[in-house]
Amino acid sequence: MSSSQGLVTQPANMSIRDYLADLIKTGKLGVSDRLPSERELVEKFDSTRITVRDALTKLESEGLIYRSNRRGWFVSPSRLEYDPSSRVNFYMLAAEQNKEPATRLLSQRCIKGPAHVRQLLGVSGDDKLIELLRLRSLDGRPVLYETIYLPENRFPGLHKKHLEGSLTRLMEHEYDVNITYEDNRIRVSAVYDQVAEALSHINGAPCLEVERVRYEGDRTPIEYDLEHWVHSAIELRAFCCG
Amino acid sequence: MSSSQGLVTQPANMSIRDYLADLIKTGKLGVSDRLPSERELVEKFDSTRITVRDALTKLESEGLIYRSNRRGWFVSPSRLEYDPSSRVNFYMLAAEQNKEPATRLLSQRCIKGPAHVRQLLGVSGDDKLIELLRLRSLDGRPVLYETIYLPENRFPGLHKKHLEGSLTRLMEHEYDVNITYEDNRIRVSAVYDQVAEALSHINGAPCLEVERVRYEGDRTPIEYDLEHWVHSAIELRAFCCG
DNA sequence: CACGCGTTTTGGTATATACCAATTAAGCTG
DNA sequence: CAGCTTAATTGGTATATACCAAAACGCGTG
Repeated sequence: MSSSQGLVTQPANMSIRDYLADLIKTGKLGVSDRLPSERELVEKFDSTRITVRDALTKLESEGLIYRSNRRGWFVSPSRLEYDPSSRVNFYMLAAEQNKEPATRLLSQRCIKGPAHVRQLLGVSGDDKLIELLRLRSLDGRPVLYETIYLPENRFPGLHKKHLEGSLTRLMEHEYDVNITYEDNRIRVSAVYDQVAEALSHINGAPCLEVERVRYEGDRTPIEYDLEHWVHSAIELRAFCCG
Repeated sequence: MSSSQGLVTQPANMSIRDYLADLIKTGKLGVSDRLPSERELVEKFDSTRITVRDALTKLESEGLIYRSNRRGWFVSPSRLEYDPSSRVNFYMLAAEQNKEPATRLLSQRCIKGPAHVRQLLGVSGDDKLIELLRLRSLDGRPVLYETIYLPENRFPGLHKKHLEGSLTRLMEHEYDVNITYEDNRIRVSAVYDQVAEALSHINGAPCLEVERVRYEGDRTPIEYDLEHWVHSAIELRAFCCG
């Protein structure tokens, strides 16, 4: 009658996963809805929190749900499509995809900075780096933690500017920067400490990490950028022409 | 004397994580080395397997270690740098980075295939799709599970060809294909079932997923490709010119 | 020395329970 | 009804234990 291939019984963690995945895919749980509490799921499946959390972690890895630290688990909204090579900034991007963007400047310092960044940007001696930490949100949900380094001597008086908008725009208009080249490294990583906290995640939660170096004019490195994305919030898109 | 900022005591899971991360970063554990067994770590830290596994999972998310199903945890080798827009194939890429590549054809079928792929490739009626499942390895470690769909009528007799080498090369030489355009979607996801098994991973392990559509000539879609990468094995690289 | 066969070890999964800290909800008060 | 306090709920972390199946290991045999 039926196919004889596998799946006779499956482990409890997978059953719970499948149940929740089904709720989400059929729309019984809508976008941004909160999932039943872990203890409720334990009752429902006559299981334990460890098994329930195992199922939830799998769904988190898939990007179907996300957690807000100590507040609960929520259904992930659709991913933001982001093409690093396009010159569309965060606000335009969000608007195009019907999401409400917001940016918060977490800190702004003028420091020596990490050695590898100094080297990359060709900053030496007593010259300093400007460090900007920014948190960007979509529809009230933090999705991106940005760490930005700029050579101070190229951007005098930057600290007086409005730093919660598009940096590219600011650089172009106020400092005559013309970005000619950009190098992006994209990898899966994890968030810890301040980054995890800002994104409402726990230590060790997976993320999508983008490391970027931008160049102006004749390949002069001018900006170092480290982005930590809530992985379920984003999909990178790269078009290539032969 | 010292700075008063934080970290007075930290949870056990983080201590274990930090201890192992340190072993790896200082080189006391070399590339591809096996970590101490979970039970040994339990002894060493007078802790429990759940806590130890929590630490290991965090390190896995970071990409510092990977697991081989039921065999243990291993230190991750350096990531393969991969630029989708370059025309460098898997073998050349691996060779350039001093890694030993291998490809295994897992299955090859001529089927109707998923609706969304049929639509993308413009296949209708009784026309069929060729489905190729391939597993690619670096230095004996499986790192990539490929699911490829091609329109059968564009590639007659493909099943007789050698399908464990570069598909691009084969398409160019044997079928006069000239790829002119390519659309890549990159996201963090998770692996299950056959994919997880082939990659020696457990159900729900995180991965880097690349969904690709390739076009020939005047934007005729000709190939659909779904890649599941062991996330610690890869770093995508995208160069952009203003 | 290759091969087959038990034995041991290991990770994968699971139950039961507990305490803490942060968040949230409820209730009280001015 | 705004603002504060308190109680209940929730997720984060942790201990202790157990069983199973796959993998690794050791040993004896042909």
